[in-house]
Amino acid sequence: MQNLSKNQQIIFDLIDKSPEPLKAYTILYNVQKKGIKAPLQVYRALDKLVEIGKIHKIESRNAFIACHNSSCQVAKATAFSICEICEKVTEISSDSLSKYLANFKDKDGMKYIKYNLEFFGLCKKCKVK
Amino acid sequence: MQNLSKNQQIIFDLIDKSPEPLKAYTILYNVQKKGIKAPLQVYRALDKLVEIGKIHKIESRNAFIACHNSSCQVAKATAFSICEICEKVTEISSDSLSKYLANFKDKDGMKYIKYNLEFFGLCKKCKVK
DNA sequence: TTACATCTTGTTATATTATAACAATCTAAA
DNA sequence: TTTAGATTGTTATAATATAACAAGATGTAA
Ligand SMILES: [Zn+2]
Ligand SMILES: [Zn+2]
Ligand SMILES: [Zn+2]
Ligand SMILES: [Zn+2]
Repeated sequence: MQNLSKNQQIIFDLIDKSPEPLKAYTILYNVQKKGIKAPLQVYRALDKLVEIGKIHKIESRNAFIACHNSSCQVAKATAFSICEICEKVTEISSDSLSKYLANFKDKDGMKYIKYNLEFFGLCKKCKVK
Repeated sequence: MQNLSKNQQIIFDLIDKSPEPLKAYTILYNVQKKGIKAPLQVYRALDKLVEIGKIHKIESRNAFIACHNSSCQVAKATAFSICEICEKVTEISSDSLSKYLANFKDKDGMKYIKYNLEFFGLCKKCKVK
């Protein structure tokens, strides 16, 4: 597990301490005081962080969240729940789910080690309102 | 099941006969001869078609594919396989999978009737190469 | 230590994807 | 026939992401 470069570390720290997924240009705005001035600098760091599994992209939201499966061996097999009201996103770590999906075979018998699953619904808070 | 409007029909027909997911601006380019000239006309039709379940958005690709689960009751519960080489996308219709996901409960016991799952791997053709 | 490859950064410009705002027109039901 | 809702047309702009090129940093292996 290599160390992060300067920009990667700055951007990871920001995402990691955020309670919600961050969008690329929100990140850019928040790191400009640290010398990161251009979109590409942000996207390059994001690409790398996704690649090594430190963060995940929430595809349906174009936003990025730190991995909280501390030992997310399977950076490429991700599952999230997304609240459609408050937009709270939670990474799901369920052995049962990940085993089921890792073993899933399609009609042709194909298996897929990589997947992304996004569940949508209402979080506890929004449900009671 | 209401009928489609003119623009919706034009755009659905294009997507439906396409062997691959289409992007919004590809669609725009292909329907300009039919009088649809602006991005917003395309996006409005796409929004509606997604809403009524005639097409699905492949979130990781920003592309749209016609629903081929002819009786896709659950327009909001979708699963696809995506080839990482040739980008072939196939909608998965598996009772087992949809039941499993529809019944999945997270740590808080929450169930989610809506989800999107994207599997990544190599299709048969690309695998043998 | 040097030479080499690789990764990382900086910078400007541009491409791609998507929505805002406003006005007109069509459609179907009361 | 009126009226509410859906659909269309149009221009402008916002939001997301990459291309292309140059320079600097880093780590290996001779
Ligand atoms: Zn993770
Ligand atoms: Zn919520
Ligand atoms: Zn479908
Ligand atoms: Zn393929």
